[in-house]
Amino acid sequence: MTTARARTHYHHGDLESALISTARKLVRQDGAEHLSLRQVSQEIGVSPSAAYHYFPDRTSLLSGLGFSLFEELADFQEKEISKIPGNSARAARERFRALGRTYFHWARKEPHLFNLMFGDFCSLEKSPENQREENRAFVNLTKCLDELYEFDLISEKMRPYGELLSWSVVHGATSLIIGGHLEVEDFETTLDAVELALGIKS
Amino acid sequence: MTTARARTHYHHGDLESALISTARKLVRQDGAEHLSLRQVSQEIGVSPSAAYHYFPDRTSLLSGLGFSLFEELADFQEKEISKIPGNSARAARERFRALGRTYFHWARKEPHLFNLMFGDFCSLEKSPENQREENRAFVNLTKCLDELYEFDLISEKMRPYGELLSWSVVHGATSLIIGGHLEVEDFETTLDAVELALGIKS
DNA sequence: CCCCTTATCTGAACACTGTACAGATAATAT
DNA sequence: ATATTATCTGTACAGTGTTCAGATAAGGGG
Repeated sequence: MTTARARTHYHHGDLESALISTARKLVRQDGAEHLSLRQVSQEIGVSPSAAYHYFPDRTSLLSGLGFSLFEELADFQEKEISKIPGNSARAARERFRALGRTYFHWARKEPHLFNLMFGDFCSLEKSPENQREENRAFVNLTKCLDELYEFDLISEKMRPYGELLSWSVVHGATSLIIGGHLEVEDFETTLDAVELALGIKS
Repeated sequence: MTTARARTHYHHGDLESALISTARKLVRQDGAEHLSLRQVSQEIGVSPSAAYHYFPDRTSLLSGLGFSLFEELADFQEKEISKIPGNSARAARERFRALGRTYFHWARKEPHLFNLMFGDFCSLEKSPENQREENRAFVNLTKCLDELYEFDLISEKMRPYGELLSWSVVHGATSLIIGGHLEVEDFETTLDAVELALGIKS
C-alpha cells in the first residue's frame, strides 16, 4: 500500500538510543509502570513493533534504561565530588558526606527514575557487563571510606562494615523518605547519623 | 438474558476480603505489576466489574492489600518478639536483633509482597487510619530502643538517631539484598553492623 | 549504472487489560 | 408481598504487549 506518508524515510539511525531517551522522559514523568511501548513509539514517530528489533520486550527496555541510570547517578556523584578538592581530613569527610547527599538529592529530583533502578528491573537477570556500571558508585564509596581510614577518622574495627552501613543507611533512608514512609526535616540529619554510626568524631 | 448459569447466587458476602486475599495470592506469585483485576475476578468466580464496588481502580486494590501487609508484618514481628521473654539487658538486645531479623526474613520469604509495600502504592495518598497500621512496627522499634536505653546499652547521644539508623540500615540492606544489588553471606552480619553503629557493646 | 542482499521498519492481527455503564438479581426493610 | 437498596452481570470501548508477513530503504558487487 503506497499511501502518501508524512515521513520521508524510515527514521534511519539511532532508534535504540531514541527509544531509551524517550523512555527516560516518559518514566521520569509517569513512573515505570505506566510506560507504554506504543506511546514511546508514537512519540518517536515510529511503528509500535519497531522497538522489537532492539529490545525483546517492554521490560528489557526498562532494564536497559535502568542500567543507564546507574551510570548517570555515578556521573552526577563524581561531578559533585570533584568540586571538593584537597587532601585533608576535613576534605575527605566532606567528600563522604557529598556522596550520600548526592545520592539523596538525585533520588529526590527523580523519584520515578530512582524507583526504576531499584525496582525489580535491574537485578540479577542482567549481563555481567552492566554489572560493572552499577558498581561504579560502590567503588567511589570504597575509595572514600579508605580515605577516611587513612586519616584515622574511622576505626579499624568499624572499617569492614563501612560500605554496608553507609550504603544501607543512605539508600534505606532515601527510599523510605521518597516513598513517604519516613519524614526527616533535613537529610543532613541522616548524614550526621551515618557519621555518628561510623564513629567519625564531629 | 436468562441463560442457565452455573453459579446459583451472586456470590454474596465477603467479596472485598476475597478480592484482597486472592490479590495477595497472585501478587505473592507474580509481583504487583502483573496483577490483573480480571484474573482476580475470574479466580473468585465473579464478573470483572464486580471489584469496582469495593475499589475505585486497580491501584486501590493494590494499596489496600499493601496496607494489610504492614499489619501482617507487624503481627509476625510481635509474634517472634514474644518468644523472647525476660527483663534483662541480654533479652532486650535479643529482642532488638529479632526485630531486624524478622523484617529481613519476611521480605526474603515474600519479596513481591515486600516490594508492593514499599513501591509507590502505600505512601502519602493514604487515609490517616491506615497510616496508623504502618506505624505499629515503628512503635515496636521505639519500645525496643527505649528498653536498650534503660539498660544503658545505648548512649544518650545516640538515642535520638536510634529509629532512623536502625530502620534505615535494616530496610536499606533488605531492599538491596532482595533486589540483588548487595550480597551478604548472612544477615546477622548486618545486625552486627547495626549494633556496632548504635554503639551497643558486644 | 543497476541489481541484489540485508537490516530496518510497517500494518494488520490477536489476546489481553482497565474501566464505564445500563440493567439484572438478590437481600432487606416495610 | 411489595418496594428499596446493595450487589453483581454483560457488554462495550479504548488501550496494551507481542507476533509476523511483507514493504522499504541502505549499502555492496557486478
